[in-house]
Amino acid sequence: MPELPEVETIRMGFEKYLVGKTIEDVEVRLPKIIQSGNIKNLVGGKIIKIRRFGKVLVLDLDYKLSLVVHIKLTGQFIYQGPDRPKESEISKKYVGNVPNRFTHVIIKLKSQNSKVKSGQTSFLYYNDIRQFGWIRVVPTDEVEKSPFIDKLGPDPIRLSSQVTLTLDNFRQILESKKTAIKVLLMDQKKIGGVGNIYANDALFLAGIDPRRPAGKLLSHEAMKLYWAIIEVLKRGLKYGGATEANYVNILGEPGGYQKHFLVYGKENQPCPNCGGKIIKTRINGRGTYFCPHCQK
DNA sequence: CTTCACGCCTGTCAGC
DNA sequence: TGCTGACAGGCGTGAA
Repeated sequence: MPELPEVETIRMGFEKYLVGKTIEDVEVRLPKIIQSGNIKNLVGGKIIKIRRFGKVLVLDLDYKLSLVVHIKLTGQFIYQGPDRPKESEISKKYVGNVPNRFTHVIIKLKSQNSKVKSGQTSFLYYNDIRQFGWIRVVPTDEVEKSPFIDKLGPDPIRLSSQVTLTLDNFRQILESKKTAIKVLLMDQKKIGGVGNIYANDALFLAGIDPRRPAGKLLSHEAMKLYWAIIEVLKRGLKYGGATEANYVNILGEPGGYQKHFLVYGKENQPCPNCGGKIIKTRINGRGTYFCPHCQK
C-alpha cells in the first residue's frame, strides 16, 4: 500500500517524465476527487518541481500554483506519452488500458523539453478504485500551511521533503507516551510517511513488540527503532515500493518489496530470524504482525 | 489530553 | 453458483 517508499517512487517518476511539460487540459470525471481549488487554473502552467511531504505529492507549476495529491489506498498515476520506454521493456501486470472505469482525472500535457519533440502530447491518468484519494489546487507559497501538510510530522527520509526526522526528534516523540509504539509510528502528525507495512517491518527489525507503550522504550531501543525505520523505508525504495493490491509506479509497473516483507502479511509463516510462527493481532483496528519470540 | 469506532469506497475471498 | 459478511488500510470526525 502506498506509504513513503511508494509515493517517493511515484515522485521520481514524475520528476523524470513530467518536469518541463505544460498542462494543456484537465478532464475531471469524478468531481469529488478535487477537494479544493479550481483545477482548470492549472491549464497553461508548466511543471517545474515535484515535492513530497510524507505520503503527499506536490507538483509545482511555474506560475505559483501547485497540485497537491494524496493517493490514500488505491490511487494510481499512469503516464502515457511518446517518451515512455517500449512496452516490451516494462511490466504491465497490474494495469490494463487507461482510461478505465476507475480513471477519475485526466491531465493532458504538452512536451516542451528536449527529450521529446516539441509539441507532442502525453497524458497523466489518475485512477482510484476506492475513491479515497484527493487532489487539491493550492498556491505554491501556501502548500506548507495547507490542510494536512500543515500538521504533518517530520519525514524519516531526506530526498525531497523539507523536514527530516532526527534521532533527538524521534526520542522526543516517544517520550512519556502511553500509546502503543506502532500506533505512534503510523501517526502522520508525529512522523510523516510511515504506514502499516513499514511500521510492522521496522518494529521487527528493531526487535520491539508493537504493543509496548512508546514512552517505555529504553534509550538504546529507541535508537535501534529509529535506524530500523530508515532501513525498511530504504529497502522499500530500493525495490520500487510494495504492491499489495494495486500500487504501481507511473509506468504501471508493480513494486517488489512485497517479496521481501519481514513480517507484514505473514501470519503463521516462519519468522525470518528464529523460524518461529509469526502471529497476527490487531492494534487500533489495524492488522499487526510480529514474532513473539524475537520482539520483546 | 487520548482512544476508539465509524464513514468513506470497492474488490476479494472465505464460508455457507 | 450466488449470496453474505469480513477485511483491506489512510485519515477525518465525533463521541467517550
